[in-house]
Amino acid sequence: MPAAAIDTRVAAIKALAHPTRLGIAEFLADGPRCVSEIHARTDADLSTVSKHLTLMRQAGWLACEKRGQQVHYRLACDCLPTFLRCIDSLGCGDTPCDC
Amino acid sequence: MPAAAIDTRVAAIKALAHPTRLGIAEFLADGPRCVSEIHARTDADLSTVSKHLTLMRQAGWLACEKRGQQVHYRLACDCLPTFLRCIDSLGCGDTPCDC
DNA sequence: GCATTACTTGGCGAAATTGCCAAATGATTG
DNA sequence: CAATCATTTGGCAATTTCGCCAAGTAATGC
Repeated sequence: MPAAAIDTRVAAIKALAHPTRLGIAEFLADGPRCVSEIHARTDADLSTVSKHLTLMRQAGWLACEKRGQQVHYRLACDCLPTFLRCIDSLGCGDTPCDC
Repeated sequence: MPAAAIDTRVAAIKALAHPTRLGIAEFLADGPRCVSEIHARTDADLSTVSKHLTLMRQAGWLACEKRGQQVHYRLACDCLPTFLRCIDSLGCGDTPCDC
């Protein structure tokens, strides 16, 4: 497996590995939203949210569409909710060697 | 959704968001291996590999079992290969707003 | 054109992650 | 019990990520 392919995978995973970004992903699972609506759901600065959205789009998780002065983002991959459910089913792993 | 549950999810995702750790996950998809065998597959220090393994176990991705002086790690969740295939199918997202 | 709304980009300090070395632990053998 | 093998832990510098502020761009209305 070439290193570049691994880096692409890692970039995609890193793009989810943040509470705000994960919250955005969940919010967008209900349907497309514009940046202001997404921002209203977070406790971060608007510019921070914009950067999170750019990162997630570049990783391939989100697609966006400009309508007038608004930019509407939506989930570009429907496997994400499935994956999150899988994650929730993981055991704790607190105790070594007897899970 | 409680903040603690989100942090658990983020921790699980972060535990995959590293080239060495992702490589370990793929290696272990073929079956359980002890730390030395895993180490031989990476270009990192043994202590570094050990820390990666601990992190992945705590996140719930790996389980381990001690046999003599060796510790055998294995994948604890079979949804991981499915998720990685999903990631590989993501588009690039390089161009904004016309994906 | 000028003002306003919607969003993005630049920059920089703060916080988190990473990785090597050295030291410690734990099991096995002589 | 001393020596060795397999693995983990502590510590710390280097790198990366994060998030706010300020400034910039782009579309709409007056």
